[in-house]
Amino acid sequence: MSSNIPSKYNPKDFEQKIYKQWEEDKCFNAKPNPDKKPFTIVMPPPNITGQLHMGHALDHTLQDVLIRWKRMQGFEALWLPGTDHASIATEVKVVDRIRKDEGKTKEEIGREEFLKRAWDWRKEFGGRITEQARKLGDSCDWSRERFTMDEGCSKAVKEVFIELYNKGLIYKGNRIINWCPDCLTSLSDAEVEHEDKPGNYYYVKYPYVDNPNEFFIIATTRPETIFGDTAIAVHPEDERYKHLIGKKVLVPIVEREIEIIGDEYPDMEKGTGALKVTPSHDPNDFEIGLRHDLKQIDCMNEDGTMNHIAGKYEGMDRYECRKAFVKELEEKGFLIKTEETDHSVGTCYRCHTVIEPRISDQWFVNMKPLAEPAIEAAKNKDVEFVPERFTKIYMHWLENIRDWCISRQLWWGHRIPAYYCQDCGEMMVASEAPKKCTKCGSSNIKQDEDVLDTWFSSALWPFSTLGWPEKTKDLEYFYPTNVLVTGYDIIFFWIVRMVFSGLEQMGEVPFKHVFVHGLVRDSEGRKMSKSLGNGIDPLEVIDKYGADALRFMLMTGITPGNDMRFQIERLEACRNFANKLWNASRFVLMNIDGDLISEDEAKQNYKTEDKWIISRINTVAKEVTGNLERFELGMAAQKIYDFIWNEYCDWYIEIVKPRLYGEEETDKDTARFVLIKVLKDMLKLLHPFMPFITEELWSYLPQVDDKLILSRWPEFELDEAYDEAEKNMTFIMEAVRSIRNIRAEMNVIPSKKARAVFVPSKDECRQYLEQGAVYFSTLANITDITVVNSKEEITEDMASAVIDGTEIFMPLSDLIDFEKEVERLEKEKVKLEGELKRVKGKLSNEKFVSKAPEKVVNAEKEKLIKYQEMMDKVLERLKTLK
RNA sequence: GGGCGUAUAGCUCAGCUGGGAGAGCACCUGCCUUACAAGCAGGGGGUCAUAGGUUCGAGCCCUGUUACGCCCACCA
Repeated sequence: MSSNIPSKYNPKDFEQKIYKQWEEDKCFNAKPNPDKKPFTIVMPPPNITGQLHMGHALDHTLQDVLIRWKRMQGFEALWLPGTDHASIATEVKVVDRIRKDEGKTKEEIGREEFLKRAWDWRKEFGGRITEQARKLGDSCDWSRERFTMDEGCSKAVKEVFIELYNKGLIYKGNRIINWCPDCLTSLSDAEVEHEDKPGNYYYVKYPYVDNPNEFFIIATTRPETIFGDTAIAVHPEDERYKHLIGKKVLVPIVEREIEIIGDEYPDMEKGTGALKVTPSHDPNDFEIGLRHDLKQIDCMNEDGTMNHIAGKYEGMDRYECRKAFVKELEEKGFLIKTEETDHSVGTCYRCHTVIEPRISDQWFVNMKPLAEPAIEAAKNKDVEFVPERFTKIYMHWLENIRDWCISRQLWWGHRIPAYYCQDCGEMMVASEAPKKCTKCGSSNIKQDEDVLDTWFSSALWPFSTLGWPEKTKDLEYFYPTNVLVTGYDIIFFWIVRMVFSGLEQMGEVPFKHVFVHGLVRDSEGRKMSKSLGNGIDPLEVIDKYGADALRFMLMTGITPGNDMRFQIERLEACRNFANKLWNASRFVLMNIDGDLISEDEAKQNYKTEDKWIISRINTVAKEVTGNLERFELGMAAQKIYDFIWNEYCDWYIEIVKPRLYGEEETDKDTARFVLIKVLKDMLKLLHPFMPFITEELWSYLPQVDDKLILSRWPEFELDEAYDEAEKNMTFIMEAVRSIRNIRAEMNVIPSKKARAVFVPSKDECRQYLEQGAVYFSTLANITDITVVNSKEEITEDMASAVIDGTEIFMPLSDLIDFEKEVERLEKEKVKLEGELKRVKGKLSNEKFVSKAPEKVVNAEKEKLIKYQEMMDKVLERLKTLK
C-alpha cells in the first residue's frame, strides 16, 4: 500500500478518478430513510446561458461542505441539483445565435422552430454545466437532476398558476409596467436596476388657452413625453396654484388643450411644485390619471422610438427625439432654462437599456396577501438568515412590495395557461387547452402568447423538485429543506418568492436557514464581468491547481455575507497546503508496514506526545464541529489547516521520528498507531473542504474498509482529553523554541550538537525536563542536557533564556559574543517590564480586583508571579554579565 | 431620501458571546536536515479610521465624524 503512493502531489492524477468512483458507488444518492434524519439542500439552479463562474464555485463549495459534513454525521443528506431555463437571458442568446448562424429573426423561423433551437441550447449548455459541477467535486444526487422546464416543474407551475388565479391572487390587467425596449418584454420591479445618470431639468412654458401670452411653467426631465401629456397637476393646498385649478393650458407645439388639476401627489417643496401628467409614461402619472379619469396617450412604439403621436418625430429614437424636440422648444421660445442634474433611471437588469414605463395588458400576482405570512415567518424565526442582517433587507422588500408582473413577451418559458375564445372573447384558465369555449361552445380557442417570469418557476424549486404537486414520499421526508445557500444579489428575485410560495403551497417554510454569501471579486476588488474581461474561469484554476486548492481558497479568509477577492497567492498557499498534507501522509505510510496494533494495546503505551496530539485533535474536532454548526466555515477550515501544519507536521511528526527509526518495537508500533489514528481524523475533518485529496489519501491507509465520504465524522471523546500531557508538551515546545532562538540569534552553531543546562524553578518542569531529553535532541539538536538545582555550574560564557518554569543555559565557550548576549537579554527585559507594568497596574486597581471575575483576577496574579520570577532571573543574569 | 457593509502588519484578510491582536503572502537571517524548497528554523513589523461614551477592562458594546463600497426608493 505505502509503496505505490506517488511521490508528488498531482491532483490531476486522481480528482477525476475519485469523482467517478463516488458517482458509480452512488455515494451522493439519498432516499427517504426512516432510520436517519434528513438533511436537504436544493441547489440554486444555474442558468443554462453559459458556464459556471467563480461565484458558482463559491456557492457550490459552501453547499458541498455542508452536505458532506452532514452526510458524515449520519444524516440522510440530499443535495438536489438542477438548472434554470432563464427565460429572458436564454432567449436573447438563442436569438443571437440564430441571427449569426442563419441570418434570421425569431419571427422568421417561427415559435415552434425557435423553441426547438432553445431546447438544443439547453441540452448543450445544461450538460456543460453539470460537467463543471462534477469537476468542482459537488456531491449532489445526479439521479435527481431537474430542470425548471421539465415535465414535473411545468406541471407545478401550471398548478400554482391556476390555484392562485382561482383564489383571485393572480389577475390580468391593463396597467403600467416596466418595459425593456431592447428585450421587448415587460419586467418585474425586481428586474429593474437603478442607475444614476446625468440629465437635465427642462423648464418649459405651457401657454394658457385663454391667454396665450401667459404661461404655466413646468420642469421635466423627459421632454419627449410631452407628446403624451394629458394634464398638469398641482397640490390642491398650494397657495401659488390653487386658483389655477380648472384652467386650461396648451401643450407646447403639440397645441393640445389640457387641464390643470388638483391632486395630492405633487410635492409643494419639490421643483416648481407642479407636474405635467403623462399617464402612459410614468407610474405616478398613471395613478393620477386613474384618479382623474385622464386620457392615456402613448407616444412611443415598443422599441423605444416615437410613434405618430409625436408627429414629425415619428420613428425617431426617444433620446434623439428629446434632443431635437428640446431644440424646437428653444427655437420657438418655450424653453426657459435647462439645469443639469443627476437622476436615477431604471435599466433592464439583463441588457441595461433604460426601461420605459408602458401601459399594457399583463398578468400580475397580488402580493399583499402572500407577503404577510412571509413576513411573519421571518419574525417567528421560521426562516433565519445567516448573517442575520439580511433579515432586514428581506423584510423591507416585503413590507413595500407591489404586485408582481409575471407575464413576459417571450417564447422561451412556461406559457401562460390561459386560453381565449376567438369568437366570444371568453378567457379560460386551465392546465390543458379547453376543447370548447365554456361560454359559447366555440372550438376556436387560442392560448395566451406570453410566458411566465423565470422566477415564477424558481419560486417553486424547493418543492417542485421533490415531486409536488404529487404527495410523494420524497416531499414528505425531505421538505422543508434545511439550508438555502445563495448570494445576496438574489434575495429579492428568489428567496422572498420561495418563502411565500412554500408557505402558500406547502403551508410550511421551504428552508430553515438562508446562508448568504458575497461576491467573488478580482484581485483588485472589481466585480468579475465579461465586459471587463477580468473573470477567472474555475476550470482553468482547477486544471492548474486542483479543485481542492480552489475550494479551500474559497472557504478560508472569508466572512459570511461579505465579498471576497480572488488572489492567486492565496490559491498557491492552499495548493501548498494540499502538498504538505500529501507529503505528511506519504511520510506516515512510508513508515508503516503490515498491520497496526490494536487501539487497546496502543493506549497502554501512549507517550506524552501521543496523548498530546490525540488530545489536541480531539479539541479541534469539537471546535470545528461548533464552527460548522454556526456556519463559520472559514473558521473551521482555518483550524484544520493550523492543526495539520503546525501541530501534526511541525511537531508531532518530528518528535516521533526517532521512535520510528529506533529499535524499540512497542514505541514504534504505538507511534505508528497514533500517526494513523490522528491522520484519519484529520482527513475526515478536512474532507468536506478538500474532498479529493483526502479520499485519495484515505485509500492508501491501512485498515479502512469504506470510502472516506461515507465514514463517520469525529466527535469529542472525553477519555481522549489529556490535560497533563498538553501542559507537558506546551512547556517542552516553549523550551525548544527558546533554544532554537538562541542558536539562531547567537549565530553560532558550531556543530549540530550542543549542550543545554536547565535550572528549573518548578517541580513539574523539572520532571518534564528529566523525562524529556529526547525532545531536545530531536527538536533542537541538544545532545547533552543537564538539569541542575543551583547555578554553581553556570558560567559567563553561556547564552541564556528564561521561560515560565525554567532557566535555560547554553555553553558557547569562546564563541560567545557578550555584547550580543546582553542585547538579547535587554530586549527580553524590556518586554517583561511592559508585561509587569500592565499586570501590576491591573492588580493595584482596587476596582479591578473587586469587580472582575475571580478567575480573571487569579489569572493576573499568576501572571504577576510568573513575570516577576522571569524578570528576576533576567536581571540577575545581566548583572553577572556586566 | 432611507438602510446596510467595510476601515486591523507593506498587501489580502481572520479575530466566535468584551480580559490586551493573528494567518497567508511579502520582507530580513540561517538551512537542499533521507515526507515536503509547493519546504524547515528563527526574526522584524500594528496608538486595531477618528472623537467621545459605557465598563475594573473595548479591535469587539453605544453615540458622533470621515473615507470607500453596496442595496432600496413612484428624488418633477
